[in-house]
Amino acid sequence: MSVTDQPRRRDAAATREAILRAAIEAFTRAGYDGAGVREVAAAAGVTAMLVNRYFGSKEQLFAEAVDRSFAAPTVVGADPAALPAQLAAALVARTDPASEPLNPYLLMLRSAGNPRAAEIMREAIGRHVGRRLTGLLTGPDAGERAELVLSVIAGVWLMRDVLATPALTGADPGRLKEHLSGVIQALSRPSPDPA
Amino acid sequence: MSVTDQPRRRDAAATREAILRAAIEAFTRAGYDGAGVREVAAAAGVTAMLVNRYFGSKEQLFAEAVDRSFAAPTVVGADPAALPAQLAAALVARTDPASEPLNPYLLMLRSAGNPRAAEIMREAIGRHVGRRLTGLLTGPDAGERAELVLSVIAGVWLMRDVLATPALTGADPGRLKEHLSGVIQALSRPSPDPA
DNA sequence: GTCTATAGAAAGATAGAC
DNA sequence: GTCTATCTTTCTATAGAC
Repeated sequence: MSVTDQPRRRDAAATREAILRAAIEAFTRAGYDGAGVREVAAAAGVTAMLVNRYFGSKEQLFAEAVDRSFAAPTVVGADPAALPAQLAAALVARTDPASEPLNPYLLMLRSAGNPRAAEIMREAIGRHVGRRLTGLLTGPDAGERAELVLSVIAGVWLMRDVLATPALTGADPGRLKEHLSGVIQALSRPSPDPA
Repeated sequence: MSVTDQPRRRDAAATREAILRAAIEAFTRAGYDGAGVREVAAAAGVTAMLVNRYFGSKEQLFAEAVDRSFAAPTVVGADPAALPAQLAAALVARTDPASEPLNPYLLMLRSAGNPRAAEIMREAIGRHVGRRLTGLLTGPDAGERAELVLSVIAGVWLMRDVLATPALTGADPGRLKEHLSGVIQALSRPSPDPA
């Protein structure tokens, strides 16, 4: 049997990568508490022992999975001027229950119940998506408006995809996009109109 | 020993009520997966067996806890005209990490990772807060705008209280209220301005 | 009406062989 | 580099005594 006979047999880096991918999938689908180390191991084609060998513990595995998942942009583009319309459209498309099930917001919402997972995710938000979005906004309170935009994204993802409430899953996508575009626009301005 | 010697000894209704109160507290603090039947029982001063005797299973106990928790209004008032400012003020006050830790949104956010819990909560939202808020809004798409408002509430609660991100916990409450008031206002109108 | 005791399953983590 | 086997804990749920 050659070394290329089986995928990544006796290849530490490839095995580690396979475990990490399986972990992202499992944590996104079932959350921190709902995903087991055995389950991740089986999906990666290894035993549970190897997971702890490479990552130390379930908690550290989760931390790496979160960091990887949060590193790439999801619904926020690069153009500040087009932000409201573009973000609203992407949000409506990706929160459809039939959409791609692998994204950082599902991972976040399904793991938020665990206190340790919440800490890990708070730090990852500050390092990745929070920083990215803050850079797109202008004004003195850009940081807090950026996190309010994140709140809206997470909230819509919760109601429309995780809880799947009828009024949002059945809503017309175009009208939904209009409403959300208005919301994001209200948060793009540095100072709101004081009533 | 008289029958009033100890609180609710041999009083089925009072014992049941004590268990339900303890369950709401535990599920709100730790979520569906994080709260154990033993823990609930101990807080109510009974054994774990009684919990299942009165409620059948952990899942049914959770269903009753959710229904009770979602039944009363939290941040949405009775006056439609004052909705944006009043809701924004209440939301900022109650999502402060030092605020009262017993509310339906924390219960919801910390339990959303469990699929069965998500179903139970979806139904409770339709029965209680979704119906209440829909009644306050006018226009043909009131139902979907009501759930968008709920999305904003839940999202802010997640970021500011559950995850406790620095930019939101450290933000000036007055300015936060202004921003959120603008967001709610954008969702109060039946049809948004098309770009 | 409430208890003790326990069944039965599943979790995270580790020891030690090859 | 990866395995089998197991330790220890924790969970929900139930049987049966008083």
